[in-house]
Amino acid sequence: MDVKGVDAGLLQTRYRLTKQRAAILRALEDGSHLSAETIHERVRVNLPGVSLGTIYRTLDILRGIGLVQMFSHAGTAARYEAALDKHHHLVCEKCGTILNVQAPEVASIASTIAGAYRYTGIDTALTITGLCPDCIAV
Amino acid sequence: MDVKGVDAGLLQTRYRLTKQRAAILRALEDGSHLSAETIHERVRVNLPGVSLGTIYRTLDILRGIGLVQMFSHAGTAARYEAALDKHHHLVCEKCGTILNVQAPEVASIASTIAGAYRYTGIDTALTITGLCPDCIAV
DNA sequence: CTCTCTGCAAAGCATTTGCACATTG
DNA sequence: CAATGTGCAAATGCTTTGCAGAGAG
Repeated sequence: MDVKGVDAGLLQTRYRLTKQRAAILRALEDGSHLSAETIHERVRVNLPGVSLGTIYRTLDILRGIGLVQMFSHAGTAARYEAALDKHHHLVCEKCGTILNVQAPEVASIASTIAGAYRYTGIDTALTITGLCPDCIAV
Repeated sequence: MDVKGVDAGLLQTRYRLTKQRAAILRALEDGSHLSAETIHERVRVNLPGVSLGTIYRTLDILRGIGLVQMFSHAGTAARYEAALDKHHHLVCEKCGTILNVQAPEVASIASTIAGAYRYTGIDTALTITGLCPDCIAV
């Protein structure tokens, strides 16, 4: 039941490492941006009885611990992904594809702005939306 | 029924300028970031019969025309604001206050990234979340 | 053996929609 | 007057929650 060391994070907390939680972490291992629904489907392949409620509850906990990041844009269902590195999102508004992109400069711009307003403990999310090459063609 | 020329936008389309639509535009005039619910309350002060369904339908249309911008972060209800200038958002995750902030550099960073992936017609949304000075104090 | 998790099903919001009537241009 | 817009209320998604039994440590 090894989830590439990710569950080490769980073990260091008061939370138990159940097979449901391990499966959810494993479903996110490939770095994709999944909806709760999709995670549910993936998890059920190996663990048929899991309920959607458990998916949501678990994602919430994992988010609290910092193992999972959540994001959503303009009225779409929330997407969840493993919190691997800092990155931003490039979203195709037609087909919904989400790419991770790096933009290290943004963090310092954001922290300058936040500082000017004396906001602390900040987090930065840049979402670029547009049409991907495949969707332009259509 | 003048909405500072904003409704000129409506008139140039196939859409009618009804009193409900004018009132909704007027509710957004002060530049705040309102939820559909709040807009509903504001509009009902002068136009008691308006339904929430109409608020949503209208906001959708106004967004399509480009008069209104929508944004939301992490599982909160969508916020709507008049599309005046390009700006980004600084959100207090405790009290929910939303400030508009300028970050002109971000647009060019975003367009460089989008270009590298051959995405076109892009739009950029930077959301900085953290604790505002008032909420740190508590 | 205790405390935490889970499944289930119901509840809760935010948002959308079908329909018959009202209004705009 | 024709076409679009509106109120109402029901329907839809996504997400959360209460509870009683199952499972982890």
